[in-house]
Amino acid sequence: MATIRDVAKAAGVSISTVSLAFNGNGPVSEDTRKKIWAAAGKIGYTPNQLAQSLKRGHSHLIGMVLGDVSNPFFGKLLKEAEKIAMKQGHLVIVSDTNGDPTRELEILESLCAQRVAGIILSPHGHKPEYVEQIRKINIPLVMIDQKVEGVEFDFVASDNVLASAMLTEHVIRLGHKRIAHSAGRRDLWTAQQRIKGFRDTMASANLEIDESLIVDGEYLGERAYEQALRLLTRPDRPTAILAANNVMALATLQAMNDLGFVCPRDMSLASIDDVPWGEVIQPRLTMSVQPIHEIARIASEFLLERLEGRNDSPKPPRTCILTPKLVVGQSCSRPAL
Amino acid sequence: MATIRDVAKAAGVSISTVSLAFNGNGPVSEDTRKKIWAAAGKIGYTPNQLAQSLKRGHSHLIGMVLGDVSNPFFGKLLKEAEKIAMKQGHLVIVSDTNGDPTRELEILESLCAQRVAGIILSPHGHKPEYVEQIRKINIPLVMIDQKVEGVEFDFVASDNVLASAMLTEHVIRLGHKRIAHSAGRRDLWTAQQRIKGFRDTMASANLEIDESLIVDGEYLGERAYEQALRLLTRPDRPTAILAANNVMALATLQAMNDLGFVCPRDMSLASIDDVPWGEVIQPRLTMSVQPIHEIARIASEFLLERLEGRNDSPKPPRTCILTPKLVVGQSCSRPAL
DNA sequence: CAAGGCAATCGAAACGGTTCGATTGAAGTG
DNA sequence: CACTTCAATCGAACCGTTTCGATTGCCTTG
Repeated sequence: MATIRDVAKAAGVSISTVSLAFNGNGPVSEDTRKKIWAAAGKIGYTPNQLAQSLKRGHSHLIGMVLGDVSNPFFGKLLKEAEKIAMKQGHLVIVSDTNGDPTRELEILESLCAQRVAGIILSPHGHKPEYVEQIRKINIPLVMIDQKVEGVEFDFVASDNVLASAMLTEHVIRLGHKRIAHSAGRRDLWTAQQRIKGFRDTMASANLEIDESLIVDGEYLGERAYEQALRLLTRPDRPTAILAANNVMALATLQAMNDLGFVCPRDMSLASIDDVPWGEVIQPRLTMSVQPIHEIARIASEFLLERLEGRNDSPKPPRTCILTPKLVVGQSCSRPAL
Repeated sequence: MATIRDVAKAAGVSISTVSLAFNGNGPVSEDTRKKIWAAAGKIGYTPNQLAQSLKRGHSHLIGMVLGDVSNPFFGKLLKEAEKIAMKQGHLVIVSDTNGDPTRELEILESLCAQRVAGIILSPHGHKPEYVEQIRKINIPLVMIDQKVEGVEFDFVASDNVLASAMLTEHVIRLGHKRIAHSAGRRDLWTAQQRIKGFRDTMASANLEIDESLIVDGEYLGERAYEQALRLLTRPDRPTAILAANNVMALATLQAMNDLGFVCPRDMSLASIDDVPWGEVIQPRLTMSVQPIHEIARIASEFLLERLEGRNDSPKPPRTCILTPKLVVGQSCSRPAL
């Protein structure tokens, strides 16, 4: 690969002049500038980003650490954030942690070693050791989706309490009283918040909460499927199920289909999160949709601002909680008597 | 950030000894090794990958350049490839080209400037200038999914002719004669191959091919939706539609639903590519499924071998064409008379 | 005991850029 | 004409590593 030295030689100028010419700012005569560009073009010179980054102290790469890239929630988040980053001249390193905090910490260490410019992280841990490790990171970092207590980073997410509260309210108004919640991973903030939204809304409607109807789906399709089978085969089955995310909602729907339940006639279903290609899924699911693009946009903005203000005194962390939207489908109806 | 110099000072040894100790191979006494590790631990030293990469001549990053990250086909490809890369100590830079060759070339240039170790590319161009640019890349590169004529790179894809031939054959055997094909972007190899599979199979069954039934869906949901509306409202409408990819199949299904067609009673539908959460889509689609994991695995393998053989004389490019699998759902039935 | 071998350690030169301070020569000034 | 000013260019130091070719001191060997 051609280096700046080759260009300098070919153009008959010094190395520093080539650098100046390439970075535009310095005072270089039009003549030499042209000569240099011509020489660079001829030998096919591209500045070595590694060398530039080493000198600069950091690269133009942004790390995105996500729980599951194949889940469209994260997929869309990635696509949007990548687009924005690209516009600002950044490339994106993406990592799939599979929701495993240990893996996550390893990846974060790699990213720091790479001297990435910044990190967008959907954190999946909560234990003290984990928090301790995360706190040590001294690269601009924005957290999305999951909140971690005890750290001071920018944070962008949607209102998870509201998301499940809206759905619960909707189902209650249809006349349901025995409502189940297929909950997410209890160690995660979003899951706790979604449970809280469910509980609060049930309570304020003076409905009894049957604890055995709050089941562990762990944000996993398979677990949610099993739990749905159990719920559906109980003699005292609920009349509606509220799934804690998209994957779980689909798995629950599948369990209904497999057992011969017709949704919503025999059982209502509502989902937190949008569902991929929801328009062709019968019945159209009632769901509370997170503003994914907004989350990606604001997270990127927060990060960019930190990158620009790298040298200034650090600003206090900001939090942005966005409002989800209720989309009413056909998966909830009045309960049979 | 702590540098190797800080460690050397803290441990009271020279820089080179620290480097030796960290990279394991050199002859360093157990004593000093321990001293160095202790010092490094205390001041929190992590080797600067930028400096290492600069010295080495390339980074440990792999670029993945894909058409559309939010399409589960690419999403799964990414997830799998990232997992494998990670295991080998590589991080993955991912880029979404939106299927635009210009954007793709820009991204490739950025990746080369980053001195990535290798690239996995799903190419979306074909014009001479494009091919010319691509040929110039002198970094290990593996192409997946789309074939580009005139370049010499490893190539991994599935048998696209076979994929559509299987579906066509299946539909023909059910008794269909007027079969439509919602085709992909004609400038892309996969689309051409899929059309060929359709044509060949129709021909060998002695069925007339009505050219007006091969419509341009361009691999886009919206386009496929429009085309489906047109096909469905024709007086001489077909009895079955073969969609060139997953997104188009779903859009076609939606068009059917919107117009009140019941699939497969009123119209059969088959899809090349798997569909996200296909199990809950009614009816279950008949499709030919590409072995995505295999594609990712083999592409990664090819790339890894090139990375390892970087210094040897270059091996001739290899091609691997994998066999898709026919999955019969409920979206195809005998045509009404 | 001098010579040679070997393990452990070190110094310095790269890798490919950026950037600061110095140098050059031409134009402007009194 | 000597002196300053300024634009254009250059040389050298530096970013944080690796690695090659010393250098050291100890142990073996004849």
